Amino acid sequence: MKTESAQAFQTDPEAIPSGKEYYERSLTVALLRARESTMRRFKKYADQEDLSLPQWRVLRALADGEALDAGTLCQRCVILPPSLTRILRALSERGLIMPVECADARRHMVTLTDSGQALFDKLVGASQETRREIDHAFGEEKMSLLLDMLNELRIVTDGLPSND
Amino acid sequence: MKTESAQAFQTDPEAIPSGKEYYERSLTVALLRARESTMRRFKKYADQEDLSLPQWRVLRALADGEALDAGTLCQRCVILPPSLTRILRALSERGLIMPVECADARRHMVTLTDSGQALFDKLVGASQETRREIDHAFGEEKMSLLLDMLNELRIVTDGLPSND
DNA sequence: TATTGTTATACTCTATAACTATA
DNA sequence: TATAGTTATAGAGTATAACAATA
Repeated sequence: MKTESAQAFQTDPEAIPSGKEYYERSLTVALLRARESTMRRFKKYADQEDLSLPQWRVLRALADGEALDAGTLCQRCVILPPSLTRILRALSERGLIMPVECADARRHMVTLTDSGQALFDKLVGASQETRREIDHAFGEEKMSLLLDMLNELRIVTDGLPSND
Repeated sequence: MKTESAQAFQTDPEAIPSGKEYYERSLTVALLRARESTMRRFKKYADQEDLSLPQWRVLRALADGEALDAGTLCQRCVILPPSLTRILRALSERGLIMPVECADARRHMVTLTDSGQALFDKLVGASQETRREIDHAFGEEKMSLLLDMLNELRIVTDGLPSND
């Protein structure tokens, strides 16, 4: 049923699908709603450690031990520069990250401290069971396919000519 | 490559994948980044009409002409009740929505005005070309599959037992 | 002169609790 | 007594422009 609606949308691009059908086939709305449903199950783990979700994303982005600069963190974590400045200050004051020298002194590079790595490990461990529940309910193979498609969609979309 | 990493994650659930691998396989991050990349291309259409993205979602949710109550709009549009109150007031002041009487007087039901429907049609028309570009670059069949998977993920996740 | 990041500022959304009206 | 929504309030993120430091 849904697929047929989508087909109609695709094969007749001049037709504007309306109402619930249109809403269900909206890409950005579907991404938002899927994120809301899944995020709700993980948020408590960040709450328990007094981390905002953007702060938690920054820790995760740094979790392989590689130092990253502010610009890269903004992109990977989907955070605007002014927000990231505040977030890095807060994480630094908690001793979770520390500055790393960089040849280009304009770049503000940071890496996890041992304490930050420990907090990351603790949070990942705590949230694993929830992730397994979702994987199991949705299907592990399908989840893997979904992640591949989401990453590919992002790369493909970012590669389109600018529409400014 | 990505798929192999995912397989390793799935077949050995006790192993905590670390660093970039972990970050790329995070479901909520992948959803956020995919949304950011695609949304960026649509945002200008809402901006042109001085609509915030949540306001635009409300118009879209109402676009089949069916009146909806505030609670339903909160769920479908992923907006908290206090935000929705302000949004409905703003849309009402612009003459885009109007109240609809309801047997249960506690329920605040609204529907699009003709002006609201006209604005919806205008915005959908304006954004269609961008949507087609993304569909074409990503693949129409794959896009349809992705939308089905996103909606299914949401339904499956909402159906899991509460983890409060 | 261009780039990186911070600061300043205003606005919106998030989130929780308390309150009102209705059932 | 329970439910739907609004109001109140504090906090965090969004967004833009202006600024500082470095390349």
